[in-house]
Amino acid sequence: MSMAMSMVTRKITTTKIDFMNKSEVKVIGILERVGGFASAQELYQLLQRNGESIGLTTVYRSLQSLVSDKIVDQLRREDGEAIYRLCGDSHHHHLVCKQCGSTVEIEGSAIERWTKAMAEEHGFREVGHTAEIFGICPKC
Amino acid sequence: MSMAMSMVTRKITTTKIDFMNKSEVKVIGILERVGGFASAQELYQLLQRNGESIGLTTVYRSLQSLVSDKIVDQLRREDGEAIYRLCGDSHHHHLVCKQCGSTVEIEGSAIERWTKAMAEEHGFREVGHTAEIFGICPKC
DNA sequence: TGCGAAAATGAAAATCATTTTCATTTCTGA
DNA sequence: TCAGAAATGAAAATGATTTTCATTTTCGCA
Repeated sequence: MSMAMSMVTRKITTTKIDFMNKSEVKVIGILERVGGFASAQELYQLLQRNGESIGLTTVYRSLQSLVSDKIVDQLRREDGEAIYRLCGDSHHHHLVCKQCGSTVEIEGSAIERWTKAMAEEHGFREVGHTAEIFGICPKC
Repeated sequence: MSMAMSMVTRKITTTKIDFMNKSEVKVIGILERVGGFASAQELYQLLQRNGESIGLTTVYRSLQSLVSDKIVDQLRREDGEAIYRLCGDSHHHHLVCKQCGSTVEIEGSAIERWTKAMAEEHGFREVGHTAEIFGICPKC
């Protein structure tokens, strides 16, 4: 399966594509190939090896844009480097292994309720939240 | 209560103290005052303001050492900066206004339980978590 | 008590991911 | 076709963290 093909697939299954430029499409393409988390630097290297013409700056910019459009998830490795992956559409949280970096998507309805309760108690509006759990997975 | 006093308290209530040098004791002292998470840079500033003579390099080294001795917890802010706190501190979370930046400390026992439950369900050990709520405060 | 090895210290330089700047190129719509 | 807007990327800047290395302090022991 070519990357071009997967891009076409995405094109007809999302509406977001209309707001994406070439670079963002390239980044999505490589993220699809990777099929998990990768850092900006890694994605840049992979794109280079694939013969894509794209600068590191543009990779960073595209990722930022995709993250703020909720198309890509961003979290942090233990060394602080940001890692990215295509996100599923449902809102979820992550259980991340500090050792090997493997992640499990977890359910967070308790968090949603906590957020609402706390926001209400303090009169906050338009609330969102972040929540991640870090630990050491069974394998490690 | 002076910091010196709290250090003495710690001295007689832990065994780890025997393996600590002066700098590590200073760092622990300031972490006790902070009572929650702080970055290395922040801790360094606080120590300076307290008139302690300690270099930034040493703050980093002490923190590394304390982390590897399991005396201090390390996690990452969303921007990738490392933050530290004394292990076993009961910690709190923040309700942050997107507009004016004001923050309210909130209780998070629901989160603690959620963390434990999720970790257990997936067999994770040594878990920590981050959780913040963002919204617009009553004033804004 | 004094000596020498080992540990601790911190200033400065190095590292490395990420962001900013800015000049150039590409796109777009009238 | 043309002007303004958006995109691009090389190079410089930034900022946290680590490394280097020369100096100081601590500590065991003769």
